[in-house]
Amino acid sequence: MATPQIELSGQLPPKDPTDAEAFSRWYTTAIRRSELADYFEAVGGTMVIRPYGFSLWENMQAELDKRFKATGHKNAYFPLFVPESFLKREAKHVEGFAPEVAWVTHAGGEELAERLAIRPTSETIFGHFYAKWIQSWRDLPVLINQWANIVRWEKRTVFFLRTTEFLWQEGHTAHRTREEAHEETMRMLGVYADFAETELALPVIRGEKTTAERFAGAESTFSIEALMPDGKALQSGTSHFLGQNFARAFDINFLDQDGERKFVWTTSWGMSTRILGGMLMAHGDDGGLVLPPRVAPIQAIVVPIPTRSDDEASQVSEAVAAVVRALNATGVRAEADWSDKRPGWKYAEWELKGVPVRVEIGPRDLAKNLVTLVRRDTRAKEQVSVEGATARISELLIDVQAGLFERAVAFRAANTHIVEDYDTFKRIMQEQRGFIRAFWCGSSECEGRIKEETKATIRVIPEDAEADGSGRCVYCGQPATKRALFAQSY
RNA sequence: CGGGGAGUAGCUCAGCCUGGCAGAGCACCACGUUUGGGACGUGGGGGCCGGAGGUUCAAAUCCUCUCUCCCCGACCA
Repeated sequence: MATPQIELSGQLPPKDPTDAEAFSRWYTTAIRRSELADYFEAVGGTMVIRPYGFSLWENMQAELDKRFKATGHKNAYFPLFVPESFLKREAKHVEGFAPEVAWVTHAGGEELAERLAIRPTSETIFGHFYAKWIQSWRDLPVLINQWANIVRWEKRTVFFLRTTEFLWQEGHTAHRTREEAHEETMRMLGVYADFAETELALPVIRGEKTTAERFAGAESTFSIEALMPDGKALQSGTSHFLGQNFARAFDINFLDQDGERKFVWTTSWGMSTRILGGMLMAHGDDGGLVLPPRVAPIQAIVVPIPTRSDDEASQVSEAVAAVVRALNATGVRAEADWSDKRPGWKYAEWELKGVPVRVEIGPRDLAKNLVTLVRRDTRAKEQVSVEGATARISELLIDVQAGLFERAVAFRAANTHIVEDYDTFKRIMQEQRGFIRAFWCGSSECEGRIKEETKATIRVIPEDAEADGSGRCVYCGQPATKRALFAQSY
C-alpha cells in the first residue's frame, strides 16, 4: 500500500493535488490517522477496514441497497470459488481476468483436481445457476444482487481505490429481450449516478465505454466517471450489457411464449469500496477528511468544554447530554466526546475524521444560553440558542452536503476542457490534466495512439455527446460525430 | 514483472562511514498542574536492530546469502 512513512501523530501533510507524491501521502495518512483503514503488511495490497471506515461503508451500502430494492432486486449470496472450467467458458472473459486471478490449488492436504479461482467477479457462477433456474419466459426477469468480497491481484495498490481484496456489490440479471436487458443496464447506471451525486456529493459523468475499455465478455459497458482533485478520472461504477454472451456460454435458455427456445439476455453491474476512496479524495482538505453528512458515521460531534467549577461542569455535562439526545431523537447521528483530551486536541481530531458539524458547549456559551456550531467544510463558526441547536444542526448538515457537491461540480467545470486540436490536447494533459471533451472518429487506432502519447484514455462517450454536433477527430482529422471524454485515470 | 530506495521501540527516524552499555521525538502508563484550536512537569513501561551464515576478543555497525516492504513504470472496480 502506498506511502509507509506515516507520522501517526502531529500535523497531517498538506493536501497538494499538484504533486503526485504529496497527494498520495496526504491521502494515505489521512485514512490511517482517521482510523478508516489500516494496511495489512503481511499480505501486500490488502487492507483492514476499521470500525469508523466500515460504518461509512455500511451507510453507503444501506443507501445503495435501498435503491436496488426499489428497482425490484433481491439479495442473495453465491460461492467464493469459481472452478477454472467456468471461467474458461466465455473466451474473452477468461482472457480479460486471467492475469489477476488468485488460484486455490491445494486444499484438505491434497492438490485439487481442478484449481479454483477466488472470484474476480461472478458472472460465471450466476450463469451456471441461472441455467438451472430459468426454464420459461414466466421465470424472467431474474434480478439478483449480492454483496461480496472480490480478489483481483493487482500489481499496484492504493487504499480503497485498488486493493487486492475489496468489497462490492454485483447485480446479475437475466431478461427475456434485448431491449429489456438494455433498459436494465441503463437503469442501474442511473441508480449509480444518482447515488454518487446525492449521497456522496460526487458529481459523475455517465456514458459508454469504448471497445478497448469494455468489460471482458460484455457487448457494451457503461460507467460513471468522477474527476479527482489531481485531474485524474476515477471509474466509480459500471453497468454491463452482456447480450447473450454468457447465456450461450452457460446455456441459459427458456421456452418463450411463442413456443421457441431462446437464450436470455443478461446484465451485470457493480460498485465497490473504490468509490469511497474517490469521495475521500474529492472532499478532503489540509485538515483531513471531509465527509458528506448523508453517509458520515458521525454527523455531529459534541465537545464539552472543561471548567474548574463543579457547578459549571455539571451544567455543561447536562447540556451536552441533552443536545446529543435531542439530535439522536431527530435521526441525527450525534455523539459526545467525553474523553479527557483538551478541547483543541478534540477539534483537530474530529476535523481529521471529517465529522460535518462540531458542537462546542462550555460555560461561556451556557451563561448566555448558547452553543457554538462549527461546520467542517468551511470551518465557519456560529452561535445558536440551546433550544434552536437541533434544528440549526439539521440545516447545517443539509448545507454541508449541498456545499460539497457544488464545490465538486465547480471544480469539475473548471477542469473540463473543450479541445479541438491535438497540440492543445497534449499540452493540457501534460500540464494540468482534467477532463477533455474532444471529437473522436471512433477508431481504436487513434484511441491507442492518444493513450500512448498522452496517457489519456477515453473514459466514456458521454450520454449527452450528441448535443455537441459533429466535427473532426482530434487525432486524425477524419470526420467525427461525437465528442469523447478523455482523461488520465486511476 | 523491469528500474530505484528502505528494513533499528506502537509511529517517524538517528546511530552504521571509523565495530566497544541500543537512542531521540511522538504515542503509551502513573501522579500532579492544566483545559474555548493538537498543554506542561516528574517518573515509568516498552527492542532477537527483518532472517540466516561468516569475519572478530567483541557486530545494529564489516562481508555473503536471503526475505519483506515502499517508490517509479507496464496491467486494473
